[in-house]
Amino acid sequence: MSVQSVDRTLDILEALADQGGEAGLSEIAARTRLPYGTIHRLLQTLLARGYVRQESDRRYALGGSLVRIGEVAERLVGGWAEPYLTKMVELSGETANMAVLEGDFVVYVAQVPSPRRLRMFAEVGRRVLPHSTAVGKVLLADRADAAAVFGRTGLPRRTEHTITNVDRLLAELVTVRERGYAMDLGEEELGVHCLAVPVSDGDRVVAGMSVSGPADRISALNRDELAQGLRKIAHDFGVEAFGSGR
Amino acid sequence: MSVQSVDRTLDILEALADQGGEAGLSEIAARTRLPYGTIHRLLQTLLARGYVRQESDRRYALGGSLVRIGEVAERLVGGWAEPYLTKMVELSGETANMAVLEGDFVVYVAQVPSPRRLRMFAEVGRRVLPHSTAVGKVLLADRADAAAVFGRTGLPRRTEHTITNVDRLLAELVTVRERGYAMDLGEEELGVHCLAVPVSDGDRVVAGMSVSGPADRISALNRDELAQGLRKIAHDFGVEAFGSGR
DNA sequence: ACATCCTTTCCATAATATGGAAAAAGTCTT
DNA sequence: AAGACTTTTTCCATATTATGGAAAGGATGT
Repeated sequence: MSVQSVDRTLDILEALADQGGEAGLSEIAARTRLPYGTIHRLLQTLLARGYVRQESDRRYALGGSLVRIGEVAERLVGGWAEPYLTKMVELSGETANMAVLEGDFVVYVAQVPSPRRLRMFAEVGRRVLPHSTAVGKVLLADRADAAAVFGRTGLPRRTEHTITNVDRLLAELVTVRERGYAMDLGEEELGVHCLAVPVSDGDRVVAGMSVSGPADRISALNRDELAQGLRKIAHDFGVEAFGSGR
Repeated sequence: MSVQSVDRTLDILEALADQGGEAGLSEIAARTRLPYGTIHRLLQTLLARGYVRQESDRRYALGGSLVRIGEVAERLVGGWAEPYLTKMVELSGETANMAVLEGDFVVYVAQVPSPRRLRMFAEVGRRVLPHSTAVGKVLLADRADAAAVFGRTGLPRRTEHTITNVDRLLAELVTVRERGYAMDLGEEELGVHCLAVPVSDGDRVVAGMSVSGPADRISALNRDELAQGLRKIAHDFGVEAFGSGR
């Protein structure tokens, strides 16, 4: 049996995170169904320690104390991903990556390179726009505000294959959602293909995992079969890293 | 008055973060002075929601659910930094940046550019090694494991001014700690000087803020006076973003 | 100045979190 | 394989806290 007030506090933090990090007390109440007095008291505890802060308009926001703990956690998660990425390399023969969204950008947070001499390399920490990458599509396919993200980032042409029409791209995201994986067919870099699958925490997509390599080698693989194997691995990782959800 | 079990849960999360993200129950007990039964119950609550996970050797680790909340919080903090960075630009006339450590790397997370036509620019998201940057020195000056970090990253020469001798660099960090600011005198890029100050959450240095520009313009400024002004701004920001500590 | 909506405070009490002891599990040594 | 030791997990009586509805306070709009 869990500790009720801790559960409730996590509910409040997640309610804030779900609303972009900031919300009023009554908005939190609407999402968590908790009484105002209870929310207020729990928020005061978080406030005292910097986990939450209060804006001048009395709205609450996630606070800086979460950043440090989040960063420590992220380093650990990156480490846990490696055995799973290794399995993806074994399955496909190609370099495997994990990426997350940071703001409007895709950031690579873990990688296991292919043993082949000709291999893809994406520097861990590298940031790219989501529209022309397979992991970007996987991440945005789960987001209601994908159109807004594309509005902010634009859809700059990286290669002749880059999808630069927003309607076509949004339609592509529908396809990604339906079939459970995304492709990058030379959209980010000529001659490079990439297949990505989502990592879920049970509620939402929190990361993407992908394999990438030369176009002809990726094309030679059975795409749906590969996707299915990658999805299984990604699911197992999601359970380990993020719990089975609630 | 705060909610005791929430305070205790935060104590536990911070104890884990302080130990690199992983610890046994008795290690957490040593740090938090809480009874084993209490810690266990609170950990089970966090476990159920993915905020903590248990390794196969029964040790506990920070879990993936913290990553998402930490990322939302980081975006907000970056936004709050901008008014303070703006003040730094007004004070110095030069571009102001904020950076954090992610693993062994310095990452720029916020920037306000100088209005001057000749100005420094560091892409938000860019990662650099800490040894040759002012913010890197400020961040590592607070770290007991700075020597280990340098051991892992190496001290690659970026310019003829780069400090590549580890003893000299560690001595430099002592100086940084003593005087409260760090300098980059063309160590990362020829002709560019940089002055950085720490941002503290009350306990430890969580970020660095800096101003940088052409060497002659930075040299023409009164260094100690500038540092004092920047430290005040950074302190004010630390209070806003991270609370006054506990 | 008033109405409305949102936030904060208060406090009686229902309900929970507590924590010491015992049980269980894992590791190390012989 | 068995015993010693250390760490973790479970249990449950009860002390103590967290609760939440009502009232008070604050901000906004007219």
